[in-house]
Amino acid sequence: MKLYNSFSRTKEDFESSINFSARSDKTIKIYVCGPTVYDYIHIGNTRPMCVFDVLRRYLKYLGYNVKYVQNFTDVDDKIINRAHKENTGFFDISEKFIKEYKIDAAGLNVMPADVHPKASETIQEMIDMINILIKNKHAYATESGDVYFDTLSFENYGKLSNQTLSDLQTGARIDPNEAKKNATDFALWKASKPDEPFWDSPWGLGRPGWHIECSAMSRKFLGDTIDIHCGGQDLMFPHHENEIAQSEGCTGVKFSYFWLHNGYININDTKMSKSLNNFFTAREISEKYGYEAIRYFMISGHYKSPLNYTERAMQQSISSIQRLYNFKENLNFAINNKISESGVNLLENINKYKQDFLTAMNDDLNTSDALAVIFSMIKEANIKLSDFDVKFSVKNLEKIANCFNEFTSILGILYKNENNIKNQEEIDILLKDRDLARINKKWEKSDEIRDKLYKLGVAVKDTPNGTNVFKF
RNA sequence: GGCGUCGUAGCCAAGCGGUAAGGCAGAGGUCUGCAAAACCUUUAUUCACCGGUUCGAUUCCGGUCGACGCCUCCA
Repeated sequence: MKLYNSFSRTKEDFESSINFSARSDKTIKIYVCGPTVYDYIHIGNTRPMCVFDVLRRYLKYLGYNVKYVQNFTDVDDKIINRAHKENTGFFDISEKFIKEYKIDAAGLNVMPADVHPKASETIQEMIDMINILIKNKHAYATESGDVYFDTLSFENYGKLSNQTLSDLQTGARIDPNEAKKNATDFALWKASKPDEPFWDSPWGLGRPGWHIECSAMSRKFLGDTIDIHCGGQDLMFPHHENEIAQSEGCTGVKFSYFWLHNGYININDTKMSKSLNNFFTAREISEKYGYEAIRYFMISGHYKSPLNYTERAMQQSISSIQRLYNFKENLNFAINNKISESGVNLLENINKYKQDFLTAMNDDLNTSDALAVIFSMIKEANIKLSDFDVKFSVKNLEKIANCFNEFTSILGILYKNENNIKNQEEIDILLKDRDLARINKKWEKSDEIRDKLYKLGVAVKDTPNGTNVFKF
């Protein structure tokens, strides 16, 4: 498998770059920068959730043991501001939105991380790291009780974002209130202000800076060196740059072999922002189009490319998913209705599709191509499947179904649970009545029953081999 | 100003040196009691534009135009 590494700005062979064959610890360690939990997650937040979930699923499919950590940033200005605004506690806000996050994540079929650390529960580890950084002369404390990272002390500073310190300094802004040595220095620890959460530290009461949170949480649960660090492209600078400086300045070893950055979700080709009034939460979009349409939309293009959110794009996703579901239903119908072990094979070359799918995924998770492979398989199968006179080998049909399910579960699509239909008896009676009406050519009545069934969440398709009934 | 991404059919989107995948939408048709699903036909002599390299470029190089992102604790 090859992955594009933002650090080297090239596609690299995964196993070679992490030195997989030579190391004793075979667990793949992944850290994903998680949301700041001050509000419902927005549509942009769902991108990294979905695409790195695909990465995780695919690595597991390939047989790797994966440890996946995604944090919750629950110590942050935005949370504090919201708490003040609503006149409630900081942790009431963060706990509420962690719960809401989990609802959205489940809706999007994003597997829970192996560990979901919270910044507020990793304070001691942050203090430990800051202490080491000060000892290593990479950080300094000011009289006011703040601690800053000394960017000039870290020679590789700027390497990830491909910028030199002098470039950065011209663009950097200095807050006159800050006692920084250099414009590019950033806070590791901030002295507490009134009405803010605080913790005790060697530098007095205060709270951690944003960047150190991720360094500490990553280190605590994954160790000094991890394999893949993921996040949105906007985090590359300064957040990820600072993480590298902190972590490597502290441990002296490589922080992460790979850096993966997902592209943005734009609204009308423009970044979404509250001021432009083009801000959408995942929740409200899911209510309109369903979570699965969001999930599909997220993987319809390459994870690094920007995606433009439009109503039309969502409708297209819904239609595409429907085609996949239809195939699944039709395949199941064939399996259940063409019981003949000795029939002909529906597809001879299942392995070819499998191979093409893997090739696509191995190429830096080309989910777009992977979907195209699935649709090609569907096309070939549908052509033969529409001939109701042919008896197909059930074994072959099942093999195709397994392969199809394998593909869709790697991509994390087609997970919609069948409706738990409570009134099964009523439905059975309606189906029988409809059959009877059709035998007697009472079309009006049979159509009426079909509508009724549809409203109950049951679709019927008449075929020469009987009626294909499925719940939606 | 520095760093970076992108411009492929009505829409979405792969391909990135050998002559344009896939999905959605549209039109016509087949099948069906009607539907639904599915299938068939149809939709880019062309990949923003201009040069260059090459036997050959959407794909590489240079330039132009256009859109966008980061450098403001925003995924």
